Amino acid sequence: MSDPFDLDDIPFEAPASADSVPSTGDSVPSPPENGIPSPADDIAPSRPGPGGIAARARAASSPVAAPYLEPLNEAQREAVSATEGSVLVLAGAGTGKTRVLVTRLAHILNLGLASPWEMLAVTFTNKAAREMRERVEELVGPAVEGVWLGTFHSIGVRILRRHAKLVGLSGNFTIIDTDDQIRVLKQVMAAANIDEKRWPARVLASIISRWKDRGWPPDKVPGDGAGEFAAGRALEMYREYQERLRIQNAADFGDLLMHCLTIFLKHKDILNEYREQFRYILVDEYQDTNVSQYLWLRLLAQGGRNICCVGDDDQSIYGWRGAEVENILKFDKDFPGAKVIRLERNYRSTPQILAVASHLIAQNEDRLGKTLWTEAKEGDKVTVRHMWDGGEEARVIADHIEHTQRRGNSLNEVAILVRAGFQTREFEDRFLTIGMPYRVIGGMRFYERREIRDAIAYLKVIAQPDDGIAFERIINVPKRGLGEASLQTIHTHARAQRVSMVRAAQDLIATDELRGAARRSLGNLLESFARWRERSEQMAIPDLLEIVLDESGYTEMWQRDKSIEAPGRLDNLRELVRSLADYDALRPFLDHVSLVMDHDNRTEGEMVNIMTLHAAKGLEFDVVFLPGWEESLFPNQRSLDEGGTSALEEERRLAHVGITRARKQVHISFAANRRTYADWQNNLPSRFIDELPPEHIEIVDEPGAGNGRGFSDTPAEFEQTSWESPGRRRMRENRAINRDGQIIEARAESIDVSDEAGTNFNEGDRIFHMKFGYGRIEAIDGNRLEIEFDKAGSKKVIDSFVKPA
DNA sequence: GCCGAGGTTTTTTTT
DNA sequence: AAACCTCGGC
Repeated sequence: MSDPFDLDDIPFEAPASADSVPSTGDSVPSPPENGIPSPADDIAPSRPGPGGIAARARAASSPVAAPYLEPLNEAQREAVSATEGSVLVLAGAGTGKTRVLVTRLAHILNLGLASPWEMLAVTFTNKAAREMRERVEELVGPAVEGVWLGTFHSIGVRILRRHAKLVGLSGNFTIIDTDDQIRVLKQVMAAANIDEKRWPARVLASIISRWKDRGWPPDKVPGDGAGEFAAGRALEMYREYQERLRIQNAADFGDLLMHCLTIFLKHKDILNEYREQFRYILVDEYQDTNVSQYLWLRLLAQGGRNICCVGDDDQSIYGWRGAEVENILKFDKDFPGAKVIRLERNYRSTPQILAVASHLIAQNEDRLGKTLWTEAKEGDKVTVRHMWDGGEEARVIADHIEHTQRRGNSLNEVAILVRAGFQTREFEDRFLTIGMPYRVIGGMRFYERREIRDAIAYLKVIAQPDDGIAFERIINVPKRGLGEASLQTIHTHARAQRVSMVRAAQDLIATDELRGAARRSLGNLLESFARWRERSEQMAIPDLLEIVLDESGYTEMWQRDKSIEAPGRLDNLRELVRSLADYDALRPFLDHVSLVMDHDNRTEGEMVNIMTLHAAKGLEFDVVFLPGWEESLFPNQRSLDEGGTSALEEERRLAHVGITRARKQVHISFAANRRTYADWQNNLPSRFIDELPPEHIEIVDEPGAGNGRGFSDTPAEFEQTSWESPGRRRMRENRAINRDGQIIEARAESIDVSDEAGTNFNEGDRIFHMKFGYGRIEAIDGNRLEIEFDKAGSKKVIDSFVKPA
């Protein structure tokens, strides 16, 4: 979007710290013992590691060219300075990986080796992209705007929008998420008469996603890849699914990369354009790349580009999503002459924490092997606690956090990292009861709420008329008398004619296929969309959404709703309108929603952080709690069932990621009893606990020793705690009691149906129609037929509903 | 086409 | 236990 306007270098300011830290070695004012920030810390990780002083002293005695190189250690500096060729940086947890990436990027710009837009920096998650952007900006200022910096997917979109036509899409294609993906697959499967009970659409969705992760379009899926699913019809479904997406001008996550690959491979000139543009490529979290991303990178980097990949095989935790650790293991084969640099000095954690993490991860067979070390002084042992049940676990941890807080520590520096999302419940309940502020990171996301998705669906149809997926979502929301039957009719036509839903709807309102009321209502809706679309070009987006929500009756629907959550939903809608103010066009906003998912709910203030282990990657905290270390939960049984040994290793890496998030303290716990669905289940401690080095851990509660904190473990006590939390959400499903179906009078005839589609029928033909029976064609207008039915009289119908008699 | 009753599923991790 | 889905009666 913010493409360079001309070929001049966008001027950028020298790093802020460069002004204030003269490279002549002007002595740093009083060593920053315990975190008095020195100017150089602006570019250092949030904590000056204990080694910072030494590093600074060394730099002071032997001045180097660029001041931002000073705080780096030997290996880091090498990784930054080796700008040419292929470089793989194996960076263990807490070794300053992001700092290296960021500094390297700034360094290349600073030396004038490349202009901002000639640099491609890809990350895996949005969080990483955001952090990298912020930190690069600190160093190079606004020049960061020019850099192609983002997730694989967002960069993919940017490229794909330019060349969409080459894969049968138009430049404003819609991006669909997993939910929509499953919805489309359900339709495709239903049309093919596949029993959805026996072959769930979500399974097919993941099969297809894995194919896409490997960069396989339907015609490249290996012959034997069809597999068991639906008696070997998975590939057929894949093909049909892709076709439905194309017709609706939509792409799913996998397509964003796969289509790029297709374009690159088929159009060498385009590939060359990008190859020439991206003179320097940086890749974060390389261990998480899948084959498709790997190919994408390799295509771009071939022919002497300079590529630097940073990663840690011990932190590969996305195998279930198609990531191939292989990519990092075979890097030097793919990029001959690659330089491999190891970062092993850890600046984050205490020796105890590192020892525990290293000892655990050493049990994995498949790893390159790294030895993390630190100069940090001794800290606390890692604690391991045995709890009676999940409730006690939450109570004990909450108490512990209160103590920590009273000793003057920030709640923001405390994190609870869980294996699976549902585990946050117990902590939320407890924190609500005792009034402890907390934030759940990556939980129920703003854009996943029903009302938000509905509102966005309206916007999507406005922005992209062929988006039948969005159209279907809101065609009868609020209720306008367009139920299952009408929808089915539209579907049938859309499928038969291979046109989008909206197009099918347009065709149909000129006929008698739909009943009077439905037909009027549909006409009205389409007319509204045309009107909104027109207005969308002239007005600010927040205003547009407000008008849409108002005129569609959507706001009113929730105003009339008497359920407890209705007011909250209205609030959310207002919030959505407000957040639209940051965008000047619909498309960038919709892309943001599809790709970035997380809304600006980075709530400020003192709060405990709760999140999954996956969400915690790349973050660090003083104190980390790791609850739920029980067999079947962690390592997760489902994982094990699916992936066997390699899955177990991935679980172990997850544990390793969890432990290495901590700077000062790690508290591991497991509960003997945990409730699943309805009843209780008792679990054994996780095997990972046995894999911890005994000399560095402290077992706080001996199994069976009771909990020693004034609680008795009589059942009555636990019953009490369950009704003790009045703040628990009581989600009652109050269906809207919307009597009148919101049908507004409209003249369906006023909609212009211009179609060029001809028909195979001739005037006078005898035909059969499912609903109206036999009849004779009286007149033909494009694909619309006027038929005199034997029983039903004269009707206008569409040819796809008619068979020769 | 709407609504309630009754049955089924839910808990892996995310772009 | 609660949310979600399906089916049958209105």
